[in-house]
Amino acid sequence: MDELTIGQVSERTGLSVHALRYYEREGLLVGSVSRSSGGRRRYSTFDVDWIRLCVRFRECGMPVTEIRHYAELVAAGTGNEEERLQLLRAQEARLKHELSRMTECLTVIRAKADLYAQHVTAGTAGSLWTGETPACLALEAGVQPV
Amino acid sequence: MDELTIGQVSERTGLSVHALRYYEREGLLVGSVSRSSGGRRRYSTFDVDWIRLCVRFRECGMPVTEIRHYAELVAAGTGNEEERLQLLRAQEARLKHELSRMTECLTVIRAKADLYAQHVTAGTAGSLWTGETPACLALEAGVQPV
DNA sequence: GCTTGACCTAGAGTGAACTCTAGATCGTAG
DNA sequence: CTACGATCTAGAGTTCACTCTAGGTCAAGC
Repeated sequence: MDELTIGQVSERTGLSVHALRYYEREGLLVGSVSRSSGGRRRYSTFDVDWIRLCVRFRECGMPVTEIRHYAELVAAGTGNEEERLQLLRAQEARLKHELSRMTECLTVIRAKADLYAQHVTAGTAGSLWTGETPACLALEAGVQPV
Repeated sequence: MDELTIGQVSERTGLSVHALRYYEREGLLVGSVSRSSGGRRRYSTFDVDWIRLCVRFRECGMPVTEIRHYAELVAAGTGNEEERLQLLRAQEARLKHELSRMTECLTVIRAKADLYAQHVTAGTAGSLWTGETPACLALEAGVQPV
């Protein structure tokens, strides 16, 4: 139970077996996965946890090359903690940036959707949608509150 | 001033001129941009606002094909507001999902970074980093609070 | 022993979203 | 009139992160 096959790890992490082999090839894992006598991969609990961390990193937009860099630092052992910290902080900063951009987008989309909802429930007779420069277009392009 | 060149629009939207032409080719703009007598694009204020909206959509992960769909609905004129609303709501839902996933990642990264920061300021003599199964590795793979 | 399904490697293919190139044209400044 | 920088089109190239293929190996059940 500390020795999972690639298929089991695929189920547990949500990555395809192809992706798991790809991650290993690309050096995203700390060292390489151990093998059975027949040459099949046997993943340890640590491996699986690490892969889950990689999935997290990827989900938040961290590029593969940077995860590899981090994995290399971890593989190198103690002594480079400052560098790991820097990497983490950099990713944290980027993520915060990204989050605020996305929140802005959400605000815009919500504003537009709410206006549409209002219009749809009010029926097509609404005066908003007639006239020379239809407010429809203003609504489309103009509503950018943030 | 209601008639900008592609270079000016590039400056104002942050998209490259290549990307602007690409967006038009791909049908992301409502109709097509008007042209000068010599065949150069002349962007109206509406065009620019619309492009900014497209940038927002792209920033929040909306695929190009879906933006095209939305643009087609807008180009088709009134009568399909429900469908536009559905598209917007779908994007809103996906965005909320994405936001919560990213917030989770941020939590994980912060937790790891804070532990590292603690270690780094405490100096390498910390007992955390010695022993048979170094806590270093536990820290790497195990810290997944969310 | 045979079948079957999960696994192996190396390497080619895919889709998305640009990005760049080549070769031509436009239009303004000198 | 000429030079030059911005623009034009069509289409090829790039990057990223996988995903798939071909041709073979391993191991459990019948």
